Amino acid sequence: METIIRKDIHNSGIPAVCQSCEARHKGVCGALSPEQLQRLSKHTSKSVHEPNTDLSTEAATAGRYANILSGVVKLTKMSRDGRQQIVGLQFAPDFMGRPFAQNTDVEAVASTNVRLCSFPVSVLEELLEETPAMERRINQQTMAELDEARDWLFALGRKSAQEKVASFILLIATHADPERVVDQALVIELPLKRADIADFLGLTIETVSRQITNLRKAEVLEVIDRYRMRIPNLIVLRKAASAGNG
Amino acid sequence: METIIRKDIHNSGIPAVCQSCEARHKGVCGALSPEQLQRLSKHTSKSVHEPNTDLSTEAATAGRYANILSGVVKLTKMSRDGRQQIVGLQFAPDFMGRPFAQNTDVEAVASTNVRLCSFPVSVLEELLEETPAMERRINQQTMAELDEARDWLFALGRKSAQEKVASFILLIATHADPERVVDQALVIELPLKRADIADFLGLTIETVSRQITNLRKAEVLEVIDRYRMRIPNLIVLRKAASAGNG
DNA sequence: CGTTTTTTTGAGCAGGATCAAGCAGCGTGG
DNA sequence: CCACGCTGCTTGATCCTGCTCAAAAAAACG
Repeated sequence: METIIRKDIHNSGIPAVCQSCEARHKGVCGALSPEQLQRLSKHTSKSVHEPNTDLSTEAATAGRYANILSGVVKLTKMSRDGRQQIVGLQFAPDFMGRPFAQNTDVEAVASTNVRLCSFPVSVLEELLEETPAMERRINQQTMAELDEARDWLFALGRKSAQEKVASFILLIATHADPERVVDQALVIELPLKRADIADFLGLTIETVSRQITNLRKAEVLEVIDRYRMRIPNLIVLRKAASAGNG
Repeated sequence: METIIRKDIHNSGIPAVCQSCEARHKGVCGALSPEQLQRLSKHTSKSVHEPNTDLSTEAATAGRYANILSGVVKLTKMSRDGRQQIVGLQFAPDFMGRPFAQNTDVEAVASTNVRLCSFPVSVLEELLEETPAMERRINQQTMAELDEARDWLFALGRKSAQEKVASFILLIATHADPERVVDQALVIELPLKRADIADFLGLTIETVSRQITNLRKAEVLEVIDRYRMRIPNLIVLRKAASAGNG
């Protein structure tokens, strides 16, 4: 296996920085040829961002797009009077940016530690012009985000507080990489603190806390510490999340 | 003016069916050359659909995509136990379909009378392959839908019942063509009945009805008949819809 | 007209919000 | 080392918005 990887490095001409990058497999870079990857990688830079760093205005002023290498990014909307709603979450290897379109009014904020691989807008748009497949990948991500947004519209409009919380935990259990599987049980790490979960689900902190307690008492999950929990049985969790997503 | 239009018909070779079509101006067909429009128009067929007709499975079995020529289409999600949520509305000249991607699990249902201009999947995808600008238009529509979905996530998660109803009426007032402007007042026609508005806003029929009554008493609007209302002052309505959308 | 569907209005209830207190983790400084 | 403050989480008591149940009024339709 190792020899194969070494061979890749030499034969295919894939840049070292891209070698083990998830974005090259499942992300937008997967549409690029080795030569194009080389070209792009000349302008990429990796960066790490602490929780609660604003990534959107940072990227906008620098004129850069980015791939998420690791961590979770929350997309938030806030009104004048302080009400806040998280309208989406992004995971690796999602692409952040809107080529050929004006930006939206959501703010992208690091929720956990976030590692990014960023590159200038101009370089990416040039690659997009010559590589329709890459643009198509971005579109597919946009459509996936739209589908997810609509799933949450159902959740926010029609689910009870308990179902909402269970749905969120299910989302993390299925989206974020399965941290560990012990005895067929799943141990997950929540990328959001209670206040953020509340903002995501259209609830208050207190209600989120109470519902987690209820799910614990119903033995749907076990609380390890405030960010980690153990899911003994995904099917039971899925049932608690019930309507809509399955 | 009329002579110019006549000239268009003869000189530019735009098919007669496309002449006055909104989709050719603001919709996806705007990216096509006269020759391509000719090619596409050989396979298009127009159709009219009554309210509550399922458009999605119809289109899927026929293997066709479509442009909305007029009317309003509601995108709905329903759970096993009967709970329903409208996750989006589409107006002319929106494009309906997902080229190069698997379909989503939302149902597209005619809300009013809907006129469509449809064409085979294969013909459109062929045109898309040779016309990146057309694919880009579809993507821009998808991004616009995503932005709208996120606006509604905020509304569903963080707005009061009254704000939700006001926001919905504002959406119709700004999206659907201004039916008539009388004394700076706007007369609008709701494309949804009360039950659908409730399903759109995550409320019950009764609450929607009560909030419309409240808005009437607060002189934000006047009810003409159950589908039509008069908005004396858009700014007042916008204030009632308050947070989020501005 | 009578029948059905849709909308409005009323009365009572409850799920989740609000207000308030207590607790646990954690870094800081005495 | 512990007191202290700070932040985040949980739990309890009470309140209120929007839901449920019920009925009447108003349109739509044959």
